[in-house]
Order: sequence, then structure tokens, then C-alpha cells
Amino acid sequence: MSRNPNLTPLPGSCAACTVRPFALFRVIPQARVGEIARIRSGVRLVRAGDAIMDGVFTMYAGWAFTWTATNDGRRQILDFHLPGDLVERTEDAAEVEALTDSSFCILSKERLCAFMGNDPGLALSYVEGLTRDRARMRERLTSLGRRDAAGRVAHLLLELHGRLLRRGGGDARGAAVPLKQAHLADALGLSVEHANRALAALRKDGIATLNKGRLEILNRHELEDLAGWTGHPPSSSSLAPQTMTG
Amino acid sequence: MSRNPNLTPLPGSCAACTVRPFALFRVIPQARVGEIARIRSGVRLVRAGDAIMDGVFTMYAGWAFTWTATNDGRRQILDFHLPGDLVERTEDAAEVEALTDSSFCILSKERLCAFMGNDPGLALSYVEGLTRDRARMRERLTSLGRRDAAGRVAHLLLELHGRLLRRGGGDARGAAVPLKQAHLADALGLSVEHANRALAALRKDGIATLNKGRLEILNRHELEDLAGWTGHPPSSSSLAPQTMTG
DNA sequence: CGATACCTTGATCGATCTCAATGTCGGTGG
DNA sequence: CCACCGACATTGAGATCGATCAAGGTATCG
Repeated sequence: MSRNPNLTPLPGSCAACTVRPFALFRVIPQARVGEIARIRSGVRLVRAGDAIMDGVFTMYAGWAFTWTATNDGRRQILDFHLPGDLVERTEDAAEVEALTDSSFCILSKERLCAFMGNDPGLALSYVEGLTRDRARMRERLTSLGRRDAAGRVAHLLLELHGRLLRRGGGDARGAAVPLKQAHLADALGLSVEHANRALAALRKDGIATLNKGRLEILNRHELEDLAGWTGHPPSSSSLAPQTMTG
Repeated sequence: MSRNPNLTPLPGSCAACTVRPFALFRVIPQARVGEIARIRSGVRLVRAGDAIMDGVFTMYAGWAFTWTATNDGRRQILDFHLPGDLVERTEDAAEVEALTDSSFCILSKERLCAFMGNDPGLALSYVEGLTRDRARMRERLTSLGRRDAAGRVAHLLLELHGRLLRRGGGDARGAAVPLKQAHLADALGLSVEHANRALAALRKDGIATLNKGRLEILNRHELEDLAGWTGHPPSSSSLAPQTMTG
């Protein structure tokens, strides 16, 4: 591992937190931000490749992913976690791993629960996050069930690009996407070799490239076409408030 | 469709509702059940094959499923809904369809939201349902990503069997499962013909059969083995209360 | 009895996997 | 500076799984 890891420390105060506008606590008005300090139970800096054992946390910097091992020792990546995302590591088979050097803010499950009991807005914010997670899983399911390799790759790249844009990362041309081809493959149910070939096809046709941790979108129209992109709005809950994050 | 549809009417009162122990409102104590009547905005009986256009509802009898159409006109089934399940039909691309003649209880989104604002327990019950949905999507994702056709079929049959058992349907030997092979195929990313062959293999090996709306499990051990079954507990949220439904 | 919906089977095709090299690039020790 | 190494990325050839296409078969219902 690098001698100079890129470990971004968190601010001491939630008031200064740069990801709060995209995170669970976005619904807490600035004047009451002090109250949520009690919910925090610590911060953590981890290296790329490290397993994360904490229960509930908010990504502050870096990428992480949740995965599960299959019978035969292969890996299925279930979701990627970006700054601002609330992540729960549960006791069942799913593991959480830092994809890059990352930092995050650990929450106390009990105190969060208690706080939500008094603040229905916070509970609904939590609901909104879960609903979005579910919608993302459904999109992914559609990819794995009914799209070919190029379509799956295209769809995932668009999903990640959209999520990054919404939190102010990258621009219409591209964004920082630190995935290795093995991550793509394990998220999309492909072999690494085939993920490579799908990416090579996108590159050859001048549609998109993924290189050295950077996604470049060269022809958004064709990329969407390949992906069968429907451009759903990010929120898809009839119950969740419409705060347009994700 | 049949001249004598099997349309089960709902009881007039929530107090008499037989699915409440498995449903969103399970957390409301018997003494306060009267209060939730205001949240109900009606009941509906639909025929197998009908699209369901209501926004938020609880399945009372029958099966439904959520699906989405792909670019090329194929269908991906995203989830199956059993009695007691809370279902949200949103404006985005996902459709909800009755798989059998079904009846359900329509909820008012606004009043449900308002009620959750005063009853954090209800909000957490909602969260528990969403968390379980997400966990199910993740399992399905693992199936589509990393299991072969027989494994996918085996896994889905075990999932449905477990869900049915938990609400008192069927027994260890089997249960009523009204899926056609086309539903299996569209949920699992297979062609109908291949779903048929996978099912035929299970039958030939004396592992399980699915016939005339009935699932028979002949060799649970081998079925689990094929599925890569891990037997996770039904609840997998660190935040949700542990009420063991699903 | 015919129609319809669903299930089953066979043959062939094609996408993707597997296995086996080879290439590339940044870092590291000499 | 250079040789080497490890982590990734790339490419090719052959094997497989599952899709597609094309028939039948079966059961139910009017």
C-alpha cells in the first residue's frame, strides 16, 4: 500500500460537514445541527482494500462497496457507496470493503433510532435512502437479467456518473471513478476478461473510456442507447420526500 | 378469465384483518387498531393479469409482482408480493400486476405519512419492510450475477417457500406457488425454455417440483445445495426492529 | 370438439466463460 | 540509471451455458 495514503480527515463539527447536503442529516436545519453530534460515535480512516466492520456509518470521502461471497468462492458486488451515503454493515453474509482510502463517520445505532423517534423528518430521510437503494438494486437486477455485457457496463457507468454529478463531482464529460475492471465484473456478473472486452468496445466506438480511475463519456447518446437508459428521476418513492439527492 | 374468480373480500375492520400480523401495521397494538382505519382509503379486488394502478397498498390475498420492460420489449420481474406485503407503485417505469386474483387494502399516502410522523414505531416498521426488500433484491442480484440456471431457480423457490412459511402458508414439504414458468424466467433472467429445463432437472433428480400452482420440495438438502443457500435470518437491518416477518 | 394457454423437447447458434499467455506501467531495490 | 516485480489490463482459442427457433404435447374450458 502507498506510503502516502490519501486519508481525508473529517471536520470535527457536523456544521462544517461538506457531505451533509447529500446525507441522512440533510433534513436537519442548520440551527439544530448541534443536536446530531450525540448520534456520532466516532470517525474512521481506512485504507483501500480494508474491510469495514462498523455497523452504521456515513461515507465522508472515498468509495466503498458491499459484497458477498458465493458458494464457489466468487464475489458478487451488491452496491457501491459514495460520499454522503449511509451504509449499514449487518451480521449476515454481506461484507463492506473500502475501495479507495476512505473516511467515514460512525453513528450509534441506538441514538440514531432514538433521534428518529423524535424527529419523523429524519426517519423519512432514512426511508428515502432505503427506497433509493432498493431502486438502484432493481435497476441492477434489470441489467443482470436482461442486458448484455456492453449494456450492463454502460448502465453502471451512467448510474455512477449520475450519482457523482448529484454530489458535485465531475461534469458532463466524466468523473473520477476508481473502479478496477474486476469491480465492474463482480458487480455485473461478468468475468474480468469479458468486462475488459466490453470496455474495449466502448472505447473503440468512441463512446466512453474508463482509465486510471477516470471515466470519460465521449458520446452520451450512444452510451444511453446501449444501456437502455430510461433516465428515471433519482427518487422513486411515493412516500419519501423529494429532496433530489442520491 | 374465469367466470368464478377467486376474489377474496377483505374484512371491514382492521381488527379482523388476518394478514396484519405480517404487515406494516403489526406494530400497532390491538387497542389502537381503530386509529389506523383513517389511513385506509379503500379496498380493491383485481383479476389475475390486471395491472394495479394504486399507489400504496397492502396485499391481502393473492400474489402480485412488480416488473419493468426493457428496451427490446422483454420483461424483468423485480419482485413478487405476497399477502401482508406493502407495495408501492411509483410513477417511474415499474409496473405492478396481479399474478392471481387478488385483493388488497389501499392506503392514503398522506395519512400514512402523517401517522408515521406521530408514531415512530410505525415508521420503523416501514423501514423494516424496505430493508427486507433491499435484502431480497441483493439476494436476487447474487443469483443473477453468479448462479447458473438451476441455482437461480432453486434459490427463488427457497425464498418464496420461506416467505410463505413465515406467514403460515404451506409446510416443510411445499406450498402453493402459482407462478408460471414464464414468471420464473422473467424474474431470473432466463428464457422460458431454459427455465423449463432447469425445472425438469430438479424434477428428474427428485429435488423439487412446481406443478399446477404447487411447489413440492422433495429433497431440501440438495435444493439448498444447488441454490447456494445461506439461510440468512429474514431480517437484516441493524436498525429495524426484529419482528421476524417477511 | 376446437381453441387457447401453457409446458416440453430438439437442434442450432451465439454470448460469455475459462484457460493461458502477453503487455503495460508504476514502484522498488541495487 | 536499470532490472525486476506485482498489479492490472489485454488478447486469443476453445469450451459451455443458455438463447433462439421450431415443433409438438397436454390440459382446461367453452
